[in-house]
Amino acid sequence: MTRTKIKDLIHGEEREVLVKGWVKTRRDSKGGFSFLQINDGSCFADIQVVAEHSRYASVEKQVTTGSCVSVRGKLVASEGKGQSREIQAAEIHVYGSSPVDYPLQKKRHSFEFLREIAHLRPRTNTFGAVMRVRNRLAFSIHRFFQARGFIYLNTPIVTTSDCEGAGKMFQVTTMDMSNPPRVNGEIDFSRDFFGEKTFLTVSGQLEGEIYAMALAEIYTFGPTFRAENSNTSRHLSEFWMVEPEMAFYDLDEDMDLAEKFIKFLLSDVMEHCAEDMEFFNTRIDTTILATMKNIIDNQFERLTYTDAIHQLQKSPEAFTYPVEWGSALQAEHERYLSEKVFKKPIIVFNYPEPIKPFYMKLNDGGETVLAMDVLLPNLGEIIGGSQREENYEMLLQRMRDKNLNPEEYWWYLDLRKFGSAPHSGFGLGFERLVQFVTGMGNIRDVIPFPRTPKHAKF
RNA sequence: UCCGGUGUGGCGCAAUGGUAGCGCAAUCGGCUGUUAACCGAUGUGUUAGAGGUUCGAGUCCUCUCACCGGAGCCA
Repeated sequence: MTRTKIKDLIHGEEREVLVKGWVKTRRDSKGGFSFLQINDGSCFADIQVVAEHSRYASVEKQVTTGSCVSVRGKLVASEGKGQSREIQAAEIHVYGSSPVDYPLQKKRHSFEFLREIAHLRPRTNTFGAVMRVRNRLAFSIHRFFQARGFIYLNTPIVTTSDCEGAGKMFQVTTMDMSNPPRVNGEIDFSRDFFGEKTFLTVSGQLEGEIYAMALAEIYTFGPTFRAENSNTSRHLSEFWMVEPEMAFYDLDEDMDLAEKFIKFLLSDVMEHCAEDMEFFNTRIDTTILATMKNIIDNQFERLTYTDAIHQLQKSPEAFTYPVEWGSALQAEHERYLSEKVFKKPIIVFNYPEPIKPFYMKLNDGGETVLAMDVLLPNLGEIIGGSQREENYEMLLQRMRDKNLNPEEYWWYLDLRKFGSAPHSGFGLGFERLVQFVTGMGNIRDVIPFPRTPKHAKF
């Protein structure tokens, strides 16, 4: 008999079934039977198994919280409340029992504790739901871009290029750190594996632009590494980033795409993960469904950086950081605008040139660049993007102004030399998206194995 | 990295400088078509680590480590 997933029988017709999964709880009745809650990860719900003692007396001691079992029996309408179907067990086989020191006993556990047992936490309700939603979002990202003819591009993970301004990098080396080869006292990287200094990527954008200048519309979706000593609930050292890059898009079209993208992802996950979302709305954040609906139904507020500064300056709010044209918007400023003034996602664009990287296109006048940030209430920045500078001379000048060596970016400049085109793109932090959708407070709880400063366990 | 906080049975938390307790979980028993089950009994500790003050330190002081919240950096 073949196994049926719980998802496929939870509302199914009466029949003989075989399920396999892990025991969440067991409630014994002295009426001569036990109730087992079995979960196999296929959906949020458990299936209740009613097991007559006579049917499983030989393995009864092994059927404990956390154990893995297979159950053959009849799927029937449940006599009890709380579920429509249950299985009357005919036969129970124990794949692996679970001793009393199983850490996930049937009680509440803090997320901090669960992080210490990252190998077992996927068996909890919350992490099962988080990972199903994460999976659906990843799939939705591909659906969104594939439907529009974007090409999925894999940019390199090991790189020599520093996407300027994107943060400190992890160095990659095979050299003996206790005794590296040296020339004149300096470490000789020409004898390292790649013959030069290499790093883990902090962004696939520059390489993405290469392929956008041939395939027109591409997107990357891959791991990204930042060696910043960031200790917050919104930062990871290793995270996943989505970076579309589009030839012939100006900043307006870039913002249009970003807005459509977010809305599509939210409605897709609400449609396909309804049960998991219901759980988040009940147990994690009671406003999450209303918030998502609000975002899907309303236009994002678009305002220039200059307008944002005006809004902040005329506000009665007492900010810790001063508001003045030319300095970066602080988290408190962004929160005020998205949570208090507009109460919905906002897109701030046209930032002052000095606070943004060299590759962003200058506006007429040269004061500002065609950059945009999508800011979500309660989360902050989820997308950062820009129209790229496509003029060779302008780009060269900006690199010099920012003390970058044009020789190191020769191929990036070549794109402007040979068949240059206006183009735009943005980056979306995948875990921040999952965090926003699930309402989870800490980004370490929306990725299977979080990497943060001082922590690379599991 | 900065500011603030926390670190005590498996987990969540108490304890004026003076005998370390409670809840959950677990184990055993009772009861029950149960479902955050219920009732009773039982066991559970180098109080994060190192040093110091004191007759006496979970509590006060110094340092280290870890974690949490906020900030910065960003996605």
